Amino acid sequence: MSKQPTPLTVLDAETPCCPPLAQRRVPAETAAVLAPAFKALGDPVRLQLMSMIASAEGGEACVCDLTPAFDLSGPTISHHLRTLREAGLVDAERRGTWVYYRARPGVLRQLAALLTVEPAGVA
Amino acid sequence: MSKQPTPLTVLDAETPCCPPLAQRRVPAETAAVLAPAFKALGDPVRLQLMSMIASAEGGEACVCDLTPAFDLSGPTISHHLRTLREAGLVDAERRGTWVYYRARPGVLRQLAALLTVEPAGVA
DNA sequence: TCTCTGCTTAGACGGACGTCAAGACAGGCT
DNA sequence: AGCCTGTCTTGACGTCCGTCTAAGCAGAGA
Repeated sequence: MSKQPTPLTVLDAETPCCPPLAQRRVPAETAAVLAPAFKALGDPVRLQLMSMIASAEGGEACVCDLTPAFDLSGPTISHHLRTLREAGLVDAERRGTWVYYRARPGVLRQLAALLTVEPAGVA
Repeated sequence: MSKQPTPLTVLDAETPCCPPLAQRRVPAETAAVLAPAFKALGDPVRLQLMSMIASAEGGEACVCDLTPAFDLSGPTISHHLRTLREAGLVDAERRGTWVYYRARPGVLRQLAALLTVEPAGVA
């Protein structure tokens, strides 16, 4: 959006995707990059926001639809959305009056791959 | 271990497994149950611990092997392990002198399923 | 241009988190 | 029994997080 500080090493959808957590020990640098994404999902409000955005038709959701779904002030929702944005989980775009948020499926896929566990007894 | 307070609604490996986050809006109660698990993974140290435990041969890892892998005090590692335990991600068992931690693959599978995104264009 | 609506930023406050040092407990060895 | 080793718990301290109110900015419409 307006500012793009993001000096932090953020998740990149291009990264060739992480080997499963249960297969190889996650190195410290990888953990440092991935942990913030899990942390961002570690709040009930943000988990619901992420789901509402990712499951929205057209792949995007308007803040004006997200905010009234919670008993929280507008700024608080905005803060959570910023957290998701800085974690690389969503993208924001202003179109006219409203701001739309869109999920970044590549990052979600990476996280899912990391947590994948082979169904018992696969070499 | 000795104490088993766990009054919190914790992840149960029996739960029939969550529909993908991007498919249906996660209800508030589900979010309240799952968010702590993601939060537990939202720390680089715990993410590495989880990986070391899950990828250990025999499916379990001794604290005596985990602690020296970090530049942190024993109590701090113990604290992180307790967090993982209370999030339902690992189980602990004392055998003789040492304590062994074991991953709970069912819970990991649930989290992975929640994050699963269909490969673009699946109804 | 003026104003109105929608969203974000700034500042503040209470509570939770990550870390450590010190003490307590459990089990094995002499 | 007594000590030693290994791990967990307790208490404390500084920092980060979630929330709010108030103020700022961006478009749209009159």
